[in-house]
Amino acid sequence: MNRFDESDAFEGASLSARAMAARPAPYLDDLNPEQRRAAETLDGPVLMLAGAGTGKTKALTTRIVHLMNTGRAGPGDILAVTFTNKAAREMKERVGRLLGQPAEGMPWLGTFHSICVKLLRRHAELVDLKSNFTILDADDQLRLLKQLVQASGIDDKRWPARMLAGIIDQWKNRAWTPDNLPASEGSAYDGKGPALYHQYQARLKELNAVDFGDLLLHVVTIFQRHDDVLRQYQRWFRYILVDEYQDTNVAQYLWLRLLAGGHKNICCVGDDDQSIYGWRGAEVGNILRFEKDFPGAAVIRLEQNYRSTPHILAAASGVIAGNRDRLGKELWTEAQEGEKLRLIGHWDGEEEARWIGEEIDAMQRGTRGMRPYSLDAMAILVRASHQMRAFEDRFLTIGLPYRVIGGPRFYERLEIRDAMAYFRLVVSPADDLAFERIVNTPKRGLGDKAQQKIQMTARQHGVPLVEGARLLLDDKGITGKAAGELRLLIDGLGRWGRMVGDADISHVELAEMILDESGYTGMWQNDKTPEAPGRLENLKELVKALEGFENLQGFLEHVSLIMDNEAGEEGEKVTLMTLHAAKGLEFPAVFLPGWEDGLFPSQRSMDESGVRGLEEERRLAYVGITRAEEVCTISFAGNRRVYGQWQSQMPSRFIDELPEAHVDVLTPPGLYGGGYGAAASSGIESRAAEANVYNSPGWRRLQARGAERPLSQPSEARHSVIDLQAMSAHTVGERVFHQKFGYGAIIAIEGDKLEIAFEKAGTKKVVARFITGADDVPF
DNA sequence: TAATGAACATTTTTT
DNA sequence: ATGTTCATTA
Repeated sequence: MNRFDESDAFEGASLSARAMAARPAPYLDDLNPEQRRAAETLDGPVLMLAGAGTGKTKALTTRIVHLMNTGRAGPGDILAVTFTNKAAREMKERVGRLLGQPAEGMPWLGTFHSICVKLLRRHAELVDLKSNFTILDADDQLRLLKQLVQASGIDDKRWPARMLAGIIDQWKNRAWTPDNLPASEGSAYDGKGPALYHQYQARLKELNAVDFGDLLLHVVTIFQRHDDVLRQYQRWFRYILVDEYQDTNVAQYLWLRLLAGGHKNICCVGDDDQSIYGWRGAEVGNILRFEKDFPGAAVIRLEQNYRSTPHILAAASGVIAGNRDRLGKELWTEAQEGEKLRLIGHWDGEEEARWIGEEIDAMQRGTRGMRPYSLDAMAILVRASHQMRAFEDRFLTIGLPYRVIGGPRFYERLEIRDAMAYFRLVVSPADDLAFERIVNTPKRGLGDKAQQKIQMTARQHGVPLVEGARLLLDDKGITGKAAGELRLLIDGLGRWGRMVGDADISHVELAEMILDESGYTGMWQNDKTPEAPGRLENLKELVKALEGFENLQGFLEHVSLIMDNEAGEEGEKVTLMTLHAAKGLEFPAVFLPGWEDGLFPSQRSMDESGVRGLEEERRLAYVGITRAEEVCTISFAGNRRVYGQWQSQMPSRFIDELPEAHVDVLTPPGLYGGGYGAAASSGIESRAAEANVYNSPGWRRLQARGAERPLSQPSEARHSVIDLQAMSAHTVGERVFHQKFGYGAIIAIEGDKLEIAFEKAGTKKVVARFITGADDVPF
């Protein structure tokens, strides 16, 4: 084995020398020495430890180009794996740019999952599947598990199916099939976990379906059981590259180790300090262990940072230094000093939101002694998504445009999934899960009882549910209004199904027809809740997305894996998202609110995972700080309403860990000691603000600018033109519609602010331009 | 069967 | 506080 490795490496080296002499490689000149080494060390295992903002994608893409340019590999011989479609897209694009032509021919550059789908479709029969298997998402998965749980007579109160789904996911992350589940797991889910796992997998096989975890797991199983297949791919993928290695789980690790087992030409890129998906099965251990797994690996550290100022980097380093078990990295930069981190405490969460809103407005206008920042240049990164509400409420009232990243993805939304279920059922009438989803959506009077009858009939005859329903109708098993509706649905499905291949009608028109004739569109048109117009809008978008595909089948095939719909929102907006969603992004100015013990670091994380959990939270803090290019503002609130209860909490322990020399302590304007005093009484003086705030640089700066009114009126100046129109556009008593709060009636008008009694959301003051007349709701 | 209210839980979520 | 899910009613 050793000998093989050596000779292999030797041969590679000589090849490299030859090839490089033959072809110039000007693209290498753009790299710093470490990046260059990472791009040039082509043979054997390489671990690229790339800190935040150190140009890892540049190194990685250059490496790919260099592999091709030296003649070591063609585009089809390189396996390059990412976690997200976005990352894959970006890599493809950048390789293309380096090559000076579109990188069309890299069929094996993609996400773990998309690559596994390709492999699994080729070898499906080796795990008892047909190659046209369907991919279930979390929703289908849960419904399936619910059925099994119910059938097994478990008290699903105490043992919710959602929990079983979580357990099974973790098992799959660890590459444990039902047959090689360790004995230690026997007690999971009231001791029924292993048996249910068995049943679940069996049921999936019956349905010719897989879940996300299976995509990896089945391929690993195939590789383990069929040496010939494995060896074929080992030869095929001559060079392997892995992005975000710190986020790989055990199954992905095994998958990689199997594929790299022969030549060991594997280059893993990652940053142990940015491992924040442990709770999803990611194993930091994979990256920490790399040198043991691949003896003789070249370890290359990318430490020169091109993103942030020295203050920001120093603060980030100070925080992350609290973690043990690091591979160790120290970021440095040639950038100008810039601003220190800004730290500010507030009385409560609402004040924090108010202050940040005002600060964003001030920074936008450049009245903070810094350059002006556009709204697009600023982001608020929160630990938990529920923190976003305070900001949304505040921004809506002051009229600050914002965009939320994350939340339910387009294809996960209720109406989209319903519509998709209709399409699925039309294309494949045997899709029972889809049938169950839409039999009674819109309401057709087919409740539990009727559905059970359908189930029974179908099972007795051993046919899919649609067929069962038809038989039941013929036998008069269902009567009255429900029967008529069901007949209508079944006939419709048949009719639409026959039109699938029809040349006279495009698949887009067909989709529209399905949604209309099934009554699905009508259901939302008659719905008066505030969400309904948005849902109709989404359905329109779905139909539009169809245009990009040849036919319905093709669309359905692709959608299951492409869950990222970056709704390209136009217009300047502040970005609001979770810290997790922010990984890989950067902004000139970043706000990090909610740094309080219990919230961040999250209590739950610490309770459940102890020191390991705390360290992951600390890495999250590190990720947050390193998102900032120029200005990073951290804040905390002394009091916060948590699930409706007021709670006081201490500033985050991570605040203590910020090196003082790189932090300015600001004081909330207008409240002098007020906001701070409250925090002080809960322990702040012994903590971060060791320095008396009145002596702090931030305070002095504030005084020096005494003339400036810190509490600005954000919206008026900017929107005055619009406001004039707005003022004349509304009258007291008018019924209006608001994107977030729904329908309501105007109680009072004060300038551009309208006081509105909303039907669902209570009375709020809202800026006029966020209001439309109740009658011209979109759609 | 659909509508109502009580009980409940409530981090992060690349595919 | 709020949204969801379940069980009970009409």
